[in-house]
Amino acid sequence: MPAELAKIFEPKAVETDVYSRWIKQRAFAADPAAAGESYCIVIPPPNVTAALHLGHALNNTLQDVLIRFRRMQQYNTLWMPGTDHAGIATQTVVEKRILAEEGKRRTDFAREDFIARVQAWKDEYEKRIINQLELMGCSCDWDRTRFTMDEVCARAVRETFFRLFADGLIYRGKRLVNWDVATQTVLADDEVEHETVQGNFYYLKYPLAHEVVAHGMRFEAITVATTRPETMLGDTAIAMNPRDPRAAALVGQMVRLPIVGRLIPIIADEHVVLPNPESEDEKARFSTGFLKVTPAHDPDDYAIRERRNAACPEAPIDIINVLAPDGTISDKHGWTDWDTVKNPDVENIVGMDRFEAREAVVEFFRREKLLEDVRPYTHEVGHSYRSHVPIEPYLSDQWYVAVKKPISNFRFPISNLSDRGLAEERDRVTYLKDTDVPVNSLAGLALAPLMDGRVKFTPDRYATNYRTWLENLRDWPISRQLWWGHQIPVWSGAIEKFSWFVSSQLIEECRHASDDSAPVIVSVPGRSAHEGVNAALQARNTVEGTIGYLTVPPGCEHIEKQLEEHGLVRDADVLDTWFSSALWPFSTLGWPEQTDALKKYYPGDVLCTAREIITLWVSRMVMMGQYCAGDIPFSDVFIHAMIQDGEGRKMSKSLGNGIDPLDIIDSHGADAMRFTLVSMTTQTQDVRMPVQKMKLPDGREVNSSPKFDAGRNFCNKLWNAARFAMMNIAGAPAWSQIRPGADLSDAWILSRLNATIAQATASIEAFRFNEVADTLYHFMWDEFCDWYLEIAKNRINAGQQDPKAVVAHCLDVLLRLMHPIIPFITEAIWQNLNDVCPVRGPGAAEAEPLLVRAQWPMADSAAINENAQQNFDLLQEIIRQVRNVRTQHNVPPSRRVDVAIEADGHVKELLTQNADLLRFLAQVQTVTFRSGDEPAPANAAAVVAGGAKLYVLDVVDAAAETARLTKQAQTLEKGIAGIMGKLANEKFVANARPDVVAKERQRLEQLQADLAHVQASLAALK
RNA sequence: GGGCGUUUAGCUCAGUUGGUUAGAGCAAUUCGUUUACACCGAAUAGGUCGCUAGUUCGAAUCUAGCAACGCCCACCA
Repeated sequence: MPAELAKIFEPKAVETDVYSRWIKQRAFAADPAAAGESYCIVIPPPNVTAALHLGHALNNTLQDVLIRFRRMQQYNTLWMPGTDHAGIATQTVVEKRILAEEGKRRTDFAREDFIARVQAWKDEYEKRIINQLELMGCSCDWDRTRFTMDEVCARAVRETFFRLFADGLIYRGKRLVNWDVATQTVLADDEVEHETVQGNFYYLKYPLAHEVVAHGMRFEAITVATTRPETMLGDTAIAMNPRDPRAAALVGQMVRLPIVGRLIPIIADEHVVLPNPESEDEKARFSTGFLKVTPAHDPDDYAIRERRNAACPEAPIDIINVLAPDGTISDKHGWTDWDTVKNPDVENIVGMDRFEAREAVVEFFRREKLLEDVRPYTHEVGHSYRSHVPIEPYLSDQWYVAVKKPISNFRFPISNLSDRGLAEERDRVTYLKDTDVPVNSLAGLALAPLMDGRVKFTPDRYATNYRTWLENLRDWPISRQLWWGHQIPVWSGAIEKFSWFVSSQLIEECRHASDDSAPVIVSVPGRSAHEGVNAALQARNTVEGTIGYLTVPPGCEHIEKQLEEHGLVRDADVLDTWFSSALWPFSTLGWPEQTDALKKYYPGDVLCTAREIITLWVSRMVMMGQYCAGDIPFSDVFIHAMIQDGEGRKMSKSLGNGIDPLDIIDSHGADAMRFTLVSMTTQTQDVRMPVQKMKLPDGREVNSSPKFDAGRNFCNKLWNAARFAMMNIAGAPAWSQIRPGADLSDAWILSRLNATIAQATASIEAFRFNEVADTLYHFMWDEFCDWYLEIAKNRINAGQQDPKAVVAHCLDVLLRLMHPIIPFITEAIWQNLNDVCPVRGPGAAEAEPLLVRAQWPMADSAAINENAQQNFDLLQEIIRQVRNVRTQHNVPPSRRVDVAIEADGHVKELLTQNADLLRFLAQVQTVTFRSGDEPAPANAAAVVAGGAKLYVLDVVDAAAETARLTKQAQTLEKGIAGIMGKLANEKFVANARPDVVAKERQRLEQLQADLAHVQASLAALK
């Protein structure tokens, strides 16, 4: 690197070089055996679906700021990197690409072949992502890079699945699920997006099987209201509220379902909304009082059926599924009475898409004069977050994790929350206070650390999201009908096929492998709990052909092979992506092995992420961290803003308003990008970044934002300040040879420097990132460059040596303070500074060879000098006013002016000692002092501040001077009037804090004195 | 429907427990290439802090109501 820096900072010239220097020196490598308290951050693993966007740049910059800060504070740091396989998202992307490029569908491939294709995509994108992170300057320990589907993580997934199964927390459930007909997979509740849709309420008449005459009323038909007419094909009952006056006559009657001709009963259910056209409740206004019950296609109806069948088992309501997984009407997926109801009208509809069928059904009712009305209706409809098609409630077999089931014999101690009033016992179960969440359930394990304060959110309002979600949590469906993911380790088959296994040695082997007394698990549907070997033996006595399920611990591949040889079949589905993501904080460290890394770095410290995955991911990490590793995965959760474009829209590919971090690194440099992002990180939930087109040198037109110019300008300013400093500080005296408090400007800048250290440190610790950036920006630019360096320049030219040492020290500290935000440029400058001035500041030793490992500065409270700051403030005010006079009077910058000063006591002394500052900074030739008794000099402009009066001599523009002074007088009068008003108010004087009143009085005095000076000068002008 | 957030200069945003004349960056105006930096320097201009009411000696800040915009959550009759 050249001894003298280039005139303009060229990021490209230093970034690669600096980064490879860090890698060579293994600056990011975590050593569990090394000294130092641990500090660990795990990266939110980016999805391998695509390259990183600006949100990732923000997210990872903040993590890097934190980890670099703590590394400099000499913590034993680990930033764990890696990527996420992102099941649905990645599979969808790859499927789309293969379809577009080769015209092939997933089902045209064998499973292994398709997975290989996705794997190839993953390999490519993982490489790109890691390369992007490196270009951003991220200081991850790359040797530890993990992938949610690699061997180490897969082992943790298998172990966790086994434990959950063994603890009876995984079960097979027939449930109505959120079915995405496009991707043909089930979605968790939180993967469903609700969108407002303009739809219709259709009023359909169903004829009664027999006319009813009762209580003076005559009924031939009833009318139901529905937004999804096509589901009527699966209606198996009509429900009405028992309080409905018509109920007495109609409940128990039968209805003949149009089109299908099925006879279905009218039943009573209290949840049916009574019709009321006047009601505030929209449902009551639209209701007819009769609710069609379609248990296979509506969760409400499913619940009605369960209630009814529990209460009335002798006459159960059927459940009939009329949809195929692809969303077409089908008689092949659980249309149980097809043979008895089939007729040309129904057969005509079978095979239609659900929306086509909707029209066909409505048309049938219209033709048969059974369509009573169609009313427009705006309502919320669930859509797939992935395919964006409306979700279909669909009856399906899925694996679930029971989240509120108490875990008996939980393997880790559970902290006693009752003593602290955070838990209470009801019916022999301990629940978290004011919830139905048992302390020893998975949800309880996640919620307790928030309640007892072990996990803290910043900003804290996000804790509410986390809490409400867990309090209302329902069981977690974990199976996904995909190929890309962790295949579910469950083998199933008719129960009699298990007998050889139960009596074989393999069971013992499994027990051994599980490192636990928990045996192989066999569970049988119909039993809520899974049971062990004994249950399996019992289960042999159950009906032949009953399906049993079995899982084995990790590391028993030979057993898995034998299971398959004996005709047991492995579940084709894979686990929900979040299942492996939930284990990320410890699976990456080698859990369940008790590795050195796990022992040293778990629990970690901070999780830094966006608010959208607080529930999906953050809560599950806490849950599984507690369940698997026996402790919380991190103590702080920092939630940063989401970046939007200038109009407040999300940045997205489809809108074309996204900004590619690599383009910004190309055009502005990684440091500039980082600085801008950090300075935008306030505590709000969104930040806007106006997007503008930008032309790159290679001719490409890309999105950028003027916001990044601020970061680039800042880096350039720092670069030049450092360049200038290093031209001047060679041969700086040792700190012990100077008197850093003797000169006002030295005392002032050192005071400001130490205040800045304290402020920056406190701000990072509190995650107030924008405050860190603002503090450093202000100190570096407005104080160090604009004032101190200008002064030092002149003093050094005048032969003074002290400023050299002070400049070197300030630059040294500034580089340290800025390193976490702008690591490349600071490291590059550091290398030069070490050449020019290896020993600097109060320490006598040579500076650390690498800034990345240098010590974070400590504020020296003794250097903080209120007096120097006040005095310097006054000098700044006077200098600004002299400059203002020069501008107002059109004094050419090259012309030096003379000033005559009227001042007394302390101010006079201050101005006498620091007259040089006026000369250096306001282009003043001579400074003289005069008495107030002398007549005011002619052709002079007057400057009034802090009780002093300065005449700038021989600047002749009476009109300009009058205007200037009049304006100043007005400002002063306004201030005086304000204060006088306050002081005239007895209540203010009586009630306000005495120091506030005293301050006002003092200020009034000052303003009045200044006003008197100004008025005197004005009078003299006339 | 429930919850949360935002509203301050033309634009993007700060403003920590209520207390000087409400700040910054960008943009704007005027001047300037004096050997660190024109990705710069100096100076200037620009705001009844969304609206209304209240608490207080004092409100951008606290309370209530209203409005606009946005986000999250909620079983589509």
